[in-house]
Amino acid sequence: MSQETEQQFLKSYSLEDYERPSVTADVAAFTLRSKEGDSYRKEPEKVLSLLLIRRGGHPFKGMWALPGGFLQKGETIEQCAVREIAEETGVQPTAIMLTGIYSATDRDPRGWIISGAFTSVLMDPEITPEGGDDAADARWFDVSFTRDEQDDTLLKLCSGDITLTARLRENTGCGQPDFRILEQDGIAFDHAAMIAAAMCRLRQGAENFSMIFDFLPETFTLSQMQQVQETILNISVLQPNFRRKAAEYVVETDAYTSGAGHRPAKLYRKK
Amino acid sequence: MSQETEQQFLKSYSLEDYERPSVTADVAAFTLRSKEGDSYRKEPEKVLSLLLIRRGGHPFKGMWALPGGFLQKGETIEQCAVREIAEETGVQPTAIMLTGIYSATDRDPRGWIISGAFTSVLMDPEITPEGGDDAADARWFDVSFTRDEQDDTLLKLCSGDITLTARLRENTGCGQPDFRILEQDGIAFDHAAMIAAAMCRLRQGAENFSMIFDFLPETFTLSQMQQVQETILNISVLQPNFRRKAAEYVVETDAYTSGAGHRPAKLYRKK
DNA sequence: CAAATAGTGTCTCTAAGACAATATCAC
DNA sequence: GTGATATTGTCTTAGAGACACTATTTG
Repeated sequence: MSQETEQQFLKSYSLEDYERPSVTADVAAFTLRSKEGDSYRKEPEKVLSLLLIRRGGHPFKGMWALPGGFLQKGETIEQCAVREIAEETGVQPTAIMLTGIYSATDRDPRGWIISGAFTSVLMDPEITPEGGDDAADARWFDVSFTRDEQDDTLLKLCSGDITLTARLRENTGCGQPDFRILEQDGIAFDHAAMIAAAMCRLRQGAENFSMIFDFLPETFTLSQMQQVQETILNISVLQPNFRRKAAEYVVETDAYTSGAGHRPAKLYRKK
Repeated sequence: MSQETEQQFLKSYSLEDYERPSVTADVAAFTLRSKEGDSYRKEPEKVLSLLLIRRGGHPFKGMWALPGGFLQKGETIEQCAVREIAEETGVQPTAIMLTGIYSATDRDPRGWIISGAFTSVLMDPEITPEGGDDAADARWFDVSFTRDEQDDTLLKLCSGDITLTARLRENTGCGQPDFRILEQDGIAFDHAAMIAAAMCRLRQGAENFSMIFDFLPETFTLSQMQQVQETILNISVLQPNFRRKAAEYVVETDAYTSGAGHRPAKLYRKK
């Protein structure tokens, strides 16, 4: 054995001897959508939205789930996540990042299935619902993500007349967001926990400016940038203070906006 | 089909139809070790150390790898990671957190194997090397983790006369640390990238005080706490300033140290 | 007393929050 | 001019870094 060459070893080696799990990638895909403008030349407000798909088959038939699917041979799990989003929306995400692995043994009644959960960002996507077996309907849900008096986390997802809710408790671990579902309504599998963790990551990325630009076009105004941060973090900051902080992350171009009914704004680019 | 019950569906459903990857958990386990004291009543300096195992079998025979192993049916991937560390050291880690999924299709010559990479912390562990087939030797390596002039990342691991090195480039992505190996010497698989990402997580956790306590006993002095942060971040801070910042994360007990050849220190507990 | 660590007070500098004031466009 | 957003400047406050100084133990 000790004299065996690597060639010989690999030839005799078989992974088939061990039982293996199925692996999926589930993606929380966020985008910002404009509310209808109330006044005639006001910049429309934005809402943070999450893509969910209504399950057409068992299990959790009729409930709403994150887009996702099985890892295929020859692709990385990131490629799998991007592929699933592209299949569903026709758009490539501008960002994709891992948020966790979900591997509880009872998480899927179909069997031993572990899932890599991702957070991703889409720019202006048109939803193209698939007519397939397991995806009956795809919709954007407005996201509300808050804490209650007991410091539990409340997740509320709204799309027209549909409202999905979950109450979760954050695992006080060492860093990474990690949630346990206390109660939920209308959300499939353990996806409510994935969504909560994704929201934490997204807010973290918006706070330190690392994910702000994924929501913006190539060039943008500082006001647009501020609106992105305010919408994701659900806060409002004073404009001069925002500019001061944002300055170190951008470089100015020599272009300006025009035709907006007010003073033109300088356009900036990510540094 | 649409009238099928969930029971019927699950009975007819088979995951066997799809090819599945093997899944492993690889763990970067850190601890702080004392250097031998130079003076007679000085507190010994500490070094950050990482557990590596010399591979006894192919592939990467004779090179050093993170402890890890295959996910078994009936356990979560976190349990798998804890089990692998416990098997190797006989100690339960005081912290364990996911740092990434490595799923490049060519990352393991044995076949389709994806790996969850974890960062963990051990308190005062005795290494108990396994006499098994694929683990010839287990050792603690002192960690050096720096940047060079081109802003590339240099990883150096030392244990006695053995020195392992790697040069990596950080992927300028959206948040999560992610490294590409430029060159390496003596480190198996893609584990150098896992170690680099783990170091980033560890430093992040030491900076915001979320992982400091995993390196400390139940009660501790502020100086011990400061030493942990300084060692992990490889910085030195002024003591009064450290105390001010640390104060909000601890509560004092009514106990004091004694017999140390200098003024006793108040013992604190994690808040 | 010497050596070593524990702990307090304070000065300065910088970053963040609040807010006043001015600028420029479309209509 | 009016309504809207863009942009600059400044006052105040909170926190971080630097540093001088005092306190308490063992040998």
